[in-house]
Amino acid sequence: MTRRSYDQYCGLAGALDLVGERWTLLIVRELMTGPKRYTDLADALRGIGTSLLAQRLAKLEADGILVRGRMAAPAASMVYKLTETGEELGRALMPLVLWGLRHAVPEEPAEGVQVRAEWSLLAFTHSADPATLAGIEATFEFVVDGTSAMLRIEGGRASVVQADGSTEPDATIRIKASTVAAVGSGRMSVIEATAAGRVEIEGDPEAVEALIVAFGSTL
Amino acid sequence: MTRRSYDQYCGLAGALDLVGERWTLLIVRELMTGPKRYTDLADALRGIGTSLLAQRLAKLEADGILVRGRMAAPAASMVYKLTETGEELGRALMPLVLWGLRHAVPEEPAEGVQVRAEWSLLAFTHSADPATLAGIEATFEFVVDGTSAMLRIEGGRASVVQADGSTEPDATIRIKASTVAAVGSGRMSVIEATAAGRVEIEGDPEAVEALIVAFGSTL
DNA sequence: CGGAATCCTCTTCGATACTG
DNA sequence: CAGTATCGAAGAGGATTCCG
Repeated sequence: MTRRSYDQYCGLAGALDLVGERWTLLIVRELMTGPKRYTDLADALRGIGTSLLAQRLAKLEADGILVRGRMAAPAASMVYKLTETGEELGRALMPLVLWGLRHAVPEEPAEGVQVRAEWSLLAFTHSADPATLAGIEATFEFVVDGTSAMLRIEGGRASVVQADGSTEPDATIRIKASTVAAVGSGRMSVIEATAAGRVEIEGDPEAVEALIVAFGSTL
Repeated sequence: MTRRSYDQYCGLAGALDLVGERWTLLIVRELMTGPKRYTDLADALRGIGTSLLAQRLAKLEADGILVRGRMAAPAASMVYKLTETGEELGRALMPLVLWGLRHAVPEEPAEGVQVRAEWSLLAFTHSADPATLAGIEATFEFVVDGTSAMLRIEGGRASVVQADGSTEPDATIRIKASTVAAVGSGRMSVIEATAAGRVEIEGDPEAVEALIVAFGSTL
């Protein structure tokens, strides 16, 4: 294991020495939406190859970016979860996510490209003003191209969580990945998307109204 | 050229498809401090290999992140410079730079590790409050472990520029790379570093005072 | 079934040498 | 100065196998 390094005394070079290798930042992205098992990761990161995933996880653990833990009682299996350092890295990646959305992601997902609601929603966790979010406490289920994820707003912060059957959302929103991308990248406002009938809403109208206000004001 | 892609409809994955390969973000970092020639880049990016550098530059140009241009009259040579998209990418990288400084860069540069004043100063361009910077218009030369770069403050923004002989700084500051890193990462305040005699200052005391206030208040 | 190690092939990287 | 050509070494991807 000849740890390849840029050998530069620089924050960016140091960061890339730790997390610049192929797949590594995508593993971090997966864990930004909550702890995951090995197979959850392998499933989301199509093409990674089981061996490389194990290697990356071991290195991330050694570098203090994630920890390995055991799940609660019944499903006594291993989970990977970000440390505080890892969470901080996740927050530092958000501007890059938005840049990618504006400049690297096509309007429509190409044939054969993987789509996940979790990834689409990532753009929203840092693009609303905390002051506007304060006061809202609600959970929204987004169904994006057949996949589903929850956007949880609480304590002035929005976060993406995995859609497990256990939590009941206040509202369910059906929307195409391309519409989420258009809104997240600033090409279209929430208001415009709604007006254009590109958003299908079901559930508590009051919660939805708050959501639109929160994100409509910044997007 | 079998463009390897993650094939995921996600801002981060898209960004990494464009700029996630080895050396690519470091090339962007180099250009964040102004246009550079091929040999300037090859010199700063020790170990890259001339062939790979050429390949990366061609791809970055094709993707609209940089443009190739010709320098002014006498030195009729080629320069590479960021497009607006590239500049935006540079700004999106700043949180990652700071994360790296806090979690990936050792207190002291290890033996054989490259040190450049430009890299050290990068941490400061986004860590002062614009309101505090407003009103300052000055140029500071930092001499860091034998290398030199300018921090230019103007219009409420701080930026790193290359130290060419042509501009005369208002003050010159001699400081070790490890001290810059300690301050940039928040482990030490500007005030502490100055009090500890780790900063050697020469030049206009008024400008230096303003600098310390601007960065002392946030760090 | 979750969590890997092994093996093999292919791609990418790094270094040196060479050219307009 | 600004690259191209080449080649051995390292890394990635896919399939298969193994273990608890």
